[in-house]
Amino acid sequence: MNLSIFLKQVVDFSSEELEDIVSHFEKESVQKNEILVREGQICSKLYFIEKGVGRSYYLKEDGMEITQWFFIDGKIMSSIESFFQQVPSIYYLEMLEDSVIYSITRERLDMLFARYHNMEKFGRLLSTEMLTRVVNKLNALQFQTARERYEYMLKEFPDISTRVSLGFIASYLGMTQETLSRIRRNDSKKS
Amino acid sequence: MNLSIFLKQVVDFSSEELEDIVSHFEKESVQKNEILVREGQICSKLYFIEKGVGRSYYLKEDGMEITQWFFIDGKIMSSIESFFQQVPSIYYLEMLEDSVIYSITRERLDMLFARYHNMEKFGRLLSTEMLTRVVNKLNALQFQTARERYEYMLKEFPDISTRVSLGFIASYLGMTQETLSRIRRNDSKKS
DNA sequence: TGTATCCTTTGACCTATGTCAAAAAGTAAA
DNA sequence: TTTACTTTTTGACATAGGTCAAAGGATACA
Repeated sequence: MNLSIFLKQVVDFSSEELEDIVSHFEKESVQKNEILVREGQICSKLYFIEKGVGRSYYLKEDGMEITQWFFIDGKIMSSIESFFQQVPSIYYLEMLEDSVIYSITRERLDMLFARYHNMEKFGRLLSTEMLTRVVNKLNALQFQTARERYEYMLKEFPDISTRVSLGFIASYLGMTQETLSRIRRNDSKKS
Repeated sequence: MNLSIFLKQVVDFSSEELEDIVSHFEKESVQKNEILVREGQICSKLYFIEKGVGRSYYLKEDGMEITQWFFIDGKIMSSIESFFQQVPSIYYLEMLEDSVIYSITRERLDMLFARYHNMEKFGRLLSTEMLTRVVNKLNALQFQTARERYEYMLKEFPDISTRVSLGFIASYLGMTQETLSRIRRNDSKKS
């Protein structure tokens, strides 16, 4: 999905607003496995994914990677807390496919927030939407079995399971890859 | 904490803005165990808690109550998704102490969002803050032991453990009350 | 001051899921 | 097509935390 269509879909920007806003984004092509932000860095940009998939993850003390979120095309990607509170990121941001993304810096975004009331609204709507998505995941993790959590993820990210490796999905769901593998085996038996 | 101090702390409103905004809230006194919103209702108000504590919870199919979030004095309380997307709430909102709260309807809030750019900013900042808090909980639930989850909660809600019953905290943390009780026993042995 | 109600703790036992290790399958590169 | 590497599956076993049941403690109220 195209950036201005995405923007327009959230808030009814005027053509002039839209043009100005889009002009502050920069197009970037990034390759599979490229890392946009590392742990400890302050995430200075917000990304819109035109094409591709990314994830955020962090490292446990034992070095294990825990996937925190998947970001798919047509959505915003960032290390949210780091970007908005300007604190060091606890996450890595990594692209999992060759991707086309649009980035905007915090300074430019703040400028747009100040310039356009509509842009502020866009920011508000975006974060409430993200909030409800995160809360959905929270519900899945709080009191559901491994299989129910997997079902939640199929709803939230319908096509992700064919695009990224099983280990990433397993850690996203708070389970081991062995467990996820066994869940899938049982599913395929039934069908 | 007082409502206008709270507002001013988040965004630098002018005195006139502040006065107008505060005038659209209504003060309510509610008793312990009173339910503000039930499952299936559309949550029509956003609340500011001046004094007291509340929680949101939902019912599992077997009737078990799962606490989703605690709301303490000096913070905003609502059934977020229901309020912002105007969909039926999957949560109950309940006060756990005799409380003093200020409420504002969705219509009035929308009007204030439209009237004041600063108010829109307030909404945005509030939801990004909430977002980071929810993400913190998510991290705790995703790959931590019961004891680590309990430690997370002591940080997030330092005094809640003395104010609400153990069963509520246990379900908030995605564990049974027996497990939480045993964790506390071990803690007290050590000290 | 007794009685009912609710909340917390404890014990015995069970199960879902984790851990570890190895085999199998898939993918890429030479 | 062979070799090397990565990802997924499988099996055997271990364990954190769940379940169920009962006993204690608190709290309220009549």
